[in-house]
Amino acid sequence: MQLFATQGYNATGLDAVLKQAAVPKGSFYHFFGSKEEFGLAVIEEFSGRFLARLDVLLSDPTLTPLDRLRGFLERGEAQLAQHQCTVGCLIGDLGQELAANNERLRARLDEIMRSWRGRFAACIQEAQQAGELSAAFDPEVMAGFILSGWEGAVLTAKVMKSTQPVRDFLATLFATVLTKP
Amino acid sequence: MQLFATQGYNATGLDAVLKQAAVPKGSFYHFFGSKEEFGLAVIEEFSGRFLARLDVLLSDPTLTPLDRLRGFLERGEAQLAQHQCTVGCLIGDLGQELAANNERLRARLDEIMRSWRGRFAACIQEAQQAGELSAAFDPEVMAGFILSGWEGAVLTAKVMKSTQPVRDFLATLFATVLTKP
DNA sequence: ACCAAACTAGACCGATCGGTCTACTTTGTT
DNA sequence: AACAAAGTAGACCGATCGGTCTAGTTTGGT
Repeated sequence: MQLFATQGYNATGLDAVLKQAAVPKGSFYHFFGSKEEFGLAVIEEFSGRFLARLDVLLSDPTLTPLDRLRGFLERGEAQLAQHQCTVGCLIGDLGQELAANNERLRARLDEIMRSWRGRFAACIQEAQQAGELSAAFDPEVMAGFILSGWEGAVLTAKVMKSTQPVRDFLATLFATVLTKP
Repeated sequence: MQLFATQGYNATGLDAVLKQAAVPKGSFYHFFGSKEEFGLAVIEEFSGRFLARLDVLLSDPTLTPLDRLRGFLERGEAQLAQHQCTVGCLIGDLGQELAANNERLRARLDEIMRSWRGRFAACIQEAQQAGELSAAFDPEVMAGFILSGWEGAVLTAKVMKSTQPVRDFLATLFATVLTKP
């Protein structure tokens, strides 16, 4: 997971994975049919953990829906800073790299991103019902907007080696889009 | 440029480039010192063309500043659709893939993204001066927000194989952030 | 104690990677 | 016409890629 997240899929050789995990090749191919299948398993593992944490944070009853969203995104910013902007979002990274080359992985990444968007949308709808947000916008569209913006901000932060893009994204988002009606 | 944009840098072997260009290896290495140097030249070529077009579109005197920005982004959406969402933004793609692996290319991509952000910022400032936009926001921050959002929307569109993320991004952007004061 | 299944271990494979090398052809200058 | 420089052509190089194969070891059931 770490190697894929930092170097990407193609740039990470199996030998590097095996060395880091201290696992011989025979064992690897006993459990995984191919690098692609292993990649899928890594994605699955990451996605599972991530979605679980997302569900916890977005359903925290001590916060308003909008503050849950803000808290989640700010945690992401902190993590990015913690890794000196070298590690962004594994799903976005692999998506960018593999969307055109590997249909199987692309399809799975697509599903995962849609599930995230769905969670965002639910939280936005709650915010609308709580009167925190104008009900004029389609929650699903708004959720897609936030997801895209987030992925792009993380990408830009990696390129610029600075959390500034993420900070600017969050500041602008909550000052303009996610503002009380 | 086409191969890098569709397959990425690492997944594109030199042999593929040489075959497509019908150029023997000897000629290639007569003009380019390495694949990295070639990659830099490709980036340079793309960046030059792109920035030229950006300058034309963002200084069109027949449109208001905001409409120039909208026109530019909508042209991008049309191009994405034209390629069935297989080709996004070369700079963003390479940035995502190489930011952690190749400092030289990363640094150049960083510069290019900053130059784009600068162009956006100038246009936004014009819009503010023309009264099209609230002057309450820092143009540079707002420009970073748009650039991040755009890159993310294109990334998501590639993964989802649909222009919907880009359409949702633009709709939300011009309905909430880039709205008249 | 025995044995089959599960698993470990890494040498090895052909393909492909980026890059080098030498021999040859074309071009521009005088 | 002569010649040096520029450019062409692709065989070839070691390294590394993902993946295979065989031989050995550990494990769990009986």
